[in-house]
Amino acid sequence: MIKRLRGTYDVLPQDAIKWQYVEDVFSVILERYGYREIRTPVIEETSLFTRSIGETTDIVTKEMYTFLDQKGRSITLRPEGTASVVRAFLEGSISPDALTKLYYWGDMFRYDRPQKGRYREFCQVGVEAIGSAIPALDAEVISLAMCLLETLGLKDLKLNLNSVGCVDCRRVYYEKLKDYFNSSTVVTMGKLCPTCQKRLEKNPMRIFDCKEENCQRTIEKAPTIAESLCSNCTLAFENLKKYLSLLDIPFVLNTRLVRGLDYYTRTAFEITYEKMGSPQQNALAAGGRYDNLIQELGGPPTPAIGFAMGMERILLAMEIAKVNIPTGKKVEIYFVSLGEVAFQEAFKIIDRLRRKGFYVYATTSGRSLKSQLREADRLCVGYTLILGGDELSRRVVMLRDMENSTQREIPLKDLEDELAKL
RNA sequence: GUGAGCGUAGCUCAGCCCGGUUAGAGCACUUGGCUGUGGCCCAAGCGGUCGGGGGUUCAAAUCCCCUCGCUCACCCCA
Repeated sequence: MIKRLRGTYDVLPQDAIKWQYVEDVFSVILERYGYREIRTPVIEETSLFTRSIGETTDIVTKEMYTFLDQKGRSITLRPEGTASVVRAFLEGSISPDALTKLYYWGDMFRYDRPQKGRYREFCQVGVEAIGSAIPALDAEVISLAMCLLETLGLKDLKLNLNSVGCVDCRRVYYEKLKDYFNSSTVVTMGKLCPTCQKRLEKNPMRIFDCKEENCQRTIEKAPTIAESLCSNCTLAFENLKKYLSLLDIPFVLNTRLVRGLDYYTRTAFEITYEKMGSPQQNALAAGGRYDNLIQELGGPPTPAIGFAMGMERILLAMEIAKVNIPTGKKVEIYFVSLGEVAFQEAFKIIDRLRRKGFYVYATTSGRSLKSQLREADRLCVGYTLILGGDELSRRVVMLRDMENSTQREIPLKDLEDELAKL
């Protein structure tokens, strides 16, 4: 038997209800904050991702689904959403001067070893606010992210906040970090792990992500980015904090927070849910500013900020938090028919009822009354219609209320009117 | 890429350590008890290449080797 590919999953009907619920809640709120949906292709030219995410990042070096098409072009299944949205923004010439607020929703692909809360094909919903650098926008975007999760019923969310500065701050900071990690105080504490020695050359901030005990110890005393921020970045960060306070959104400053993508500048944030099983997979949403990306992709200098949330993790968090998913109540009917003649008549009636807007279940094979009622019971329908030879000859149908086990006859000609009253 | 755990009925698992009749249970499903009335109860039935291959043995779900798959964790990320 053919089985699903590793790291993929099927959303079965009982779970699809949960997905639909989140989709409904989210789309309303996103529109309320002024965002409009954008849909982009799942496949893109490979260079879009290598240029935006960064040549040396884990995503680009080992996690992308890349293949050559029939004409030998390098194609990649999107590993994240921002690059495609920016590409579409530039290609679609969306009003370049005004602030553009977009949201997207879709599957992303990363070739990773799957584990709890992490898949090779996974679903992200994200937003991008393009065209403004004012810190109030950062605060609004963060508020939106919090609002989305809180509206689902998730509590005790933790907002981790940092500023990773602009290119100027980072140049200064990288030098400081290199000096520190090469200094005698660090060397006496023991060597960095091999991965971190490479990181020291390419992107020293990434050392903060290391879980090696020895590296962790050296990190404690390392200089923070805050001390290296330029005056503009410092001011922007202070303003962001001020606006978050205005909105009563608590946050935790985390100077070690580094995002795994190269394009981030200034604001970086992550919303974690501590009750999540695995401590390393507890980020429900993450994002930040990317003020240089649009220019790097060939557009005009345009500041922007966005975030992405992982749907699988949100659903997982909802399970853990035991969130109640409201179910829309609708009148459902199971149509029981007995014998071939009655089945043919029922077959016509059922089709007519469905076209009129009723929710009607029915058996497809001639089974016993008992087994059909049992199925109706399993489906939890409120009512059952029973049509046998006796009813058919008298042009009536039995309407059974499954809740209190009462039933009455209804002339076939009045059926639709009677059902409408239920 | 690295490490650990697990693969037995549709599902959850027992049996394996200590090899030995036809490989079990619960749930689910079908039928009947109740000839045209669901849920509860009772009974019967259906359902298995014991993940796959090889080896040891008179004999393998059970012991050994290889392999595939899944899960969890590391790296990293949503």
